[in-house]
Amino acid sequence: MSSTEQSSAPNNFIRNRIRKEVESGQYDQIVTRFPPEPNGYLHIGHAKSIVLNFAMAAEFGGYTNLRFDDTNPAREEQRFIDAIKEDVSWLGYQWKNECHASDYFDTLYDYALHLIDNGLAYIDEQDGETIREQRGTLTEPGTESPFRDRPAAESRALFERMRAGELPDGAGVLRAKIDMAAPNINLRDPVIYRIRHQAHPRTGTDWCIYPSYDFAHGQSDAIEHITHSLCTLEFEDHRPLYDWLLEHLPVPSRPHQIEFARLNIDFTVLSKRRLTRLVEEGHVEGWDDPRMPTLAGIRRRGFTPQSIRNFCTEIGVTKSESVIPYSVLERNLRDDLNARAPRRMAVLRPLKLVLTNFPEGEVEWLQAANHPQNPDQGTRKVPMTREIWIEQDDFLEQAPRKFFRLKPGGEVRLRNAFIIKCDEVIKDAAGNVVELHCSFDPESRSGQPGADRKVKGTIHWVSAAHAVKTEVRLYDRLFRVPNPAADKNVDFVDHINPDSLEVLDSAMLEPGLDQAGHGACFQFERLGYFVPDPASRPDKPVFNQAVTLRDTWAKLEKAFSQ
RNA sequence: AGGGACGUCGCCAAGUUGGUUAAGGCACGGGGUUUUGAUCCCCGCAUUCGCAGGUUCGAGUCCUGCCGUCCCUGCCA
Repeated sequence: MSSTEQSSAPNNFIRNRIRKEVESGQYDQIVTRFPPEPNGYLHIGHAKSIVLNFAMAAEFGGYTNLRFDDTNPAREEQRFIDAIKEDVSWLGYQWKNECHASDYFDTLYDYALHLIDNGLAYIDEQDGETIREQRGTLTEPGTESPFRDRPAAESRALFERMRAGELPDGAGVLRAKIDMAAPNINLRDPVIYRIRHQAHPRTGTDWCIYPSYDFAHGQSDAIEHITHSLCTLEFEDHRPLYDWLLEHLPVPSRPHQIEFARLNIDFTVLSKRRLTRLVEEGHVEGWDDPRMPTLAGIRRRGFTPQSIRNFCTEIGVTKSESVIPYSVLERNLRDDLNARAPRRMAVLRPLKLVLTNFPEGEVEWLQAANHPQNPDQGTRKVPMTREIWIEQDDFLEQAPRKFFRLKPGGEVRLRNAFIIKCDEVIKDAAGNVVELHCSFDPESRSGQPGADRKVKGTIHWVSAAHAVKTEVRLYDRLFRVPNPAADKNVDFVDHINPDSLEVLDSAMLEPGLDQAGHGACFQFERLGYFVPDPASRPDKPVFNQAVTLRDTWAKLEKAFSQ
């Protein structure tokens, strides 16, 4: 990533700690890992973790592994593995090794035997419910399993039979023998291996017993020589177990887990469980629906990797739970795109406007800057004709005093063209404004001596004869409330915003935009940033609105009306 | 209630081992530039660090006690 990206990053407790450790010579290099479980798509919360992990390793001369935490074949799928790799790459990061917890199943099995042989683990043949009951509660200690003190040889034999497939699911589990009275419930003889007669996406039917997260994660870190295992706060209580296992196993290195607060953004949900529901119940079109906070979704929406990296850097890394306004994400996109997106003109909700003193049938090609602040982007020619489309919002018959756009008898500049005056308002039988008749001032043409004549407003337009009629999709927040999951008694899907998607089927685009390739991004002047949808084709263009421009007028309007 | 953690401006967030007037960003308010009411540029914006005591010449930084919030009783991760 760019150097400015790192130098502008605020300090955080993890970087401070690592810097100190590196300066004291404790580490030669820093090795981190990003460890997703392939049971869903990555979302913006994962981006925070990705950026952190890759940034720390890069900053201190190390590398980052991509490791799939695939210890539960009941939930994991290859398609998710593929999607995750695509998303991390898209974000702009290159992992050193692609790893899988399943790569270590043999070693993990040996580690389990090691624990058994040393009297530190045992096979419990009780059912799940009994084990749960014996775990105790938050305030009461648990009770020990009757199998807790069985001979190591007996546990070993049973474990080998489990591995050989001789026992059915649920017949027994391997438990670490720690302390049933520990105030930290994770230490009350946690289950570290369970029987699952289930094919695994990578190891197929080689195994019918699978290690738990706790047994796989730390050991995988150690095997990969990860120096710092960065994870979210809910794993804080697992650290004593993480450490216990590493201390009692013959692992090749000693990684350390550090926890930080996960990302929360208002008006959305960032848990895989909930995102999965949105997809499976059809509340959205799929994991890549532009309203989804998934990386695939916001990518399709038009977000850039740079804007997401900037966002993740800007919000910082701490241990305090915080909620970032969705608008912060949007602003980062605007900041990024403002600097480089070529400008175009497009009319979303067209209103016909006739220039009565413009010669019929004539086409005048006007020069327009592709980026007013960046002349390097050059210019293009846009056609002007007698009939053009303007935005319905840019005309108001009963205009308030501060309305700088077009009104009866009023003047306004047409962007990249000339000043026009509204002479006549044409209405249909129902009284709706259907057409405007205006006259233009030839002296005020761009480039002419009279071009510097000032009028209050400038509006965009598209020649009716040249316009590319297009579908444009506008997006709003997926939920109506800041924290959709806040109330345990209300299903979060009940908070879905019914107006989160608005499809405009007759937007009028400046010619040339129908040829825009995928991945292109434009600022439609005075409106916002738009990208072609992956399904867009030259003969049927479809644009997605990534984000609007900042709209001070809309804010004022709202303030007036209240 | 047992354990773990967090609480610095509306939202984020810096704050070296306690040492002058508490960074920065966003938001917000005011002004300027502008053929995007966009961008850009200036200016303003916490006598105060959850609360209450205490230690100290001196505390956001140390101690004590409260208050508030989050996480933990899956053979999920």
